Amino acid sequence: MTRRRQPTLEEVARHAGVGRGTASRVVNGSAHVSPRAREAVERAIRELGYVPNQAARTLKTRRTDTVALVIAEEEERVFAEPFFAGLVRAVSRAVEESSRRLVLSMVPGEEQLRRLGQFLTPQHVDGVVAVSLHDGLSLPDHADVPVVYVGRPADGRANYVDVDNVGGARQVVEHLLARGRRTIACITGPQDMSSGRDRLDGYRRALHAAGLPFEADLVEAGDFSDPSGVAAAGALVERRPDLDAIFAANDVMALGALRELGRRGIDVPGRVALAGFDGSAAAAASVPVLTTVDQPLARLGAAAVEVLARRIEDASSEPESVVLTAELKVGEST
Amino acid sequence: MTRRRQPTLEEVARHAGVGRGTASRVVNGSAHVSPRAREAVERAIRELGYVPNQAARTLKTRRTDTVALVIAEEEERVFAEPFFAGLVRAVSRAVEESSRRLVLSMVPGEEQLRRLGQFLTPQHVDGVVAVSLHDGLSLPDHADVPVVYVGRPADGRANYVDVDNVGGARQVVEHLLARGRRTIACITGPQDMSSGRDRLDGYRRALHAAGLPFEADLVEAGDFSDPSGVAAAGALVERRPDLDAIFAANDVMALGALRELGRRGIDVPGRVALAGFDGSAAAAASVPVLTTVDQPLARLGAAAVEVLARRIEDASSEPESVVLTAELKVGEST
DNA sequence: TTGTACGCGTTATCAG
DNA sequence: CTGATAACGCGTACAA
Repeated sequence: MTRRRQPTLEEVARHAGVGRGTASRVVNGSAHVSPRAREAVERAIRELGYVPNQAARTLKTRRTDTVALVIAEEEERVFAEPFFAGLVRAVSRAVEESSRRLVLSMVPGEEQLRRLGQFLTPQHVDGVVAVSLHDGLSLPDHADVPVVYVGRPADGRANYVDVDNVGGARQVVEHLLARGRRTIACITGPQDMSSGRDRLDGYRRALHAAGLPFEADLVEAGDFSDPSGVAAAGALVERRPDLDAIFAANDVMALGALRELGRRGIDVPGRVALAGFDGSAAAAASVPVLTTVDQPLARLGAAAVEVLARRIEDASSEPESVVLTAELKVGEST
Repeated sequence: MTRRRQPTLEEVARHAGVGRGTASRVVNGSAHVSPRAREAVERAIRELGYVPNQAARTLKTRRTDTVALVIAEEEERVFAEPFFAGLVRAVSRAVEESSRRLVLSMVPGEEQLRRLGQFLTPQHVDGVVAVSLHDGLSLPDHADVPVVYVGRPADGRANYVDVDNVGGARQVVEHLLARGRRTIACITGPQDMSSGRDRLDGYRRALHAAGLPFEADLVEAGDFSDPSGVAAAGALVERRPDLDAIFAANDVMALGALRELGRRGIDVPGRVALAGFDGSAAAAASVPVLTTVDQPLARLGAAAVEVLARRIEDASSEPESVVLTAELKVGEST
């Protein structure tokens, strides 16, 4: 641990025989600098091992080159659902590519979210990507930094990226219908999240388009968690032993349902076909009996960061949104 | 989004009718300030909504009030193992309590670790907590910031916190022995991590103390992952159908083994008793057939941050280590 | 006990 | 194209 102080831009400039201004221009890639000077500075940088002081830079420019990824769920859950792992990875990569730093924070409740608000200021971050905000929760509005939501927020007036939940759910259910299934149950997501509502909506529309009635007792509420999938599947098969398919609003619940069906000795997909939504858990567990939507998390994360970057530049408050189309991904023999 | 500039300390001072120096002293809790002035400043702070500028503060004090938690595993794995979730939560809480910020980074390989090294400087962080470093990997030594490892690193000359892996494993195995098990297999952890080696060592010692031979074909290598637990369990029961217990070096593998045993119709714990180590996965999945060590992640995380805080203050390079004793946690009817 | 002045390392402005 | 120079907001000796 040699306590050697890091070299300053001043020292680099002296070492290269130029003024500090020129050195700065080189570091920041300004065009107006002679090749000769540029090279001298670059060599000095290499030789001295110079690295810009972030604090000084932030103080001057009022930019932090940092974006926050806020996940409004408790840690336990974040770690339990593959969706979040994929999203973290995607956003992380995208942020890195825009040569910014990422800070990740998971906030279980309103209280913690408010405390985090202290940190979501221009002083600490240039922008934030927020995910999984239930209707009630929302980021402090006077936060003063651009926010991009992953998943359409309740009031559509905000920057957000999302997949086409309605269309995706509809496709999945239509696929089940095309396979001859007629009594299709639905395990919904939380109804205080647009993704939960929209997927239920897609289910409903598929039935309607096929001229089938919407039967309330074929619908069971879930909350995207594994246990809720287990419970819902159990309730459904007991209430409606005649069902021949289940559409779960996400893969985690679908996997829970799969286990529960197995426990009850119900043949999947022989007797009951199973469908999830996001494709994440199914892929991880390599379960070939699931029909899902291929949710391109990488693209979703990239889109979020892209929109955010634009907002950071522009600061025009015209909300912008990107909705990715959902592509069906058919499991084996469903 | 009212683009209102944040108030400066100067403004606070003026608003309170005092000098900037006094205002600063109040903010930093200096003792030498009159109650009268203190209150005036405090009110000004409240009224103006002042919050200290971190960049300026860092520039001046050369302290960032930030610590990094570096997990040397790929994201997918971090999210898959409950151990990490618990650790993140614990460290996160502890760091918060020391009123610092936490940045979390997961690095899959050597390359990324080296790139991260650019960030692990006094300029960005005051210290780092590192976890799951395989023997080969290590943080850049010229990093110049104090590091505390979670889990004893290969060369013991470093700050670290750990649980008593040898003793814990030994206790678990001895418990199996006390229950009358005699042919106890072991699924090891990675042998390039001290936790993996030590737990195998504990297994060996328990056998030795009981006068039982160490049989090589009762040992199967794992890497702490679920699939490796599945594979190892399968290999073991095929090679040694006579085994009556399996000790897995962590819970994730134990759960994998449990599933595999179930798949093969082997009665657990009737015919084969099962034991894990860290208690995390067992608790999460509420599997009562596992005997494990109760690894107090909260305490481990707290200890890590505590040691780190001390190192940040002191900077004396006398390495410090904390080893928590392992407490047996007996599963139901094993 | 309090206020003043300086410097932390950068970037941006402005003459040259 | 280049080199001084003024902020950026704060902590802290130092003087009062």
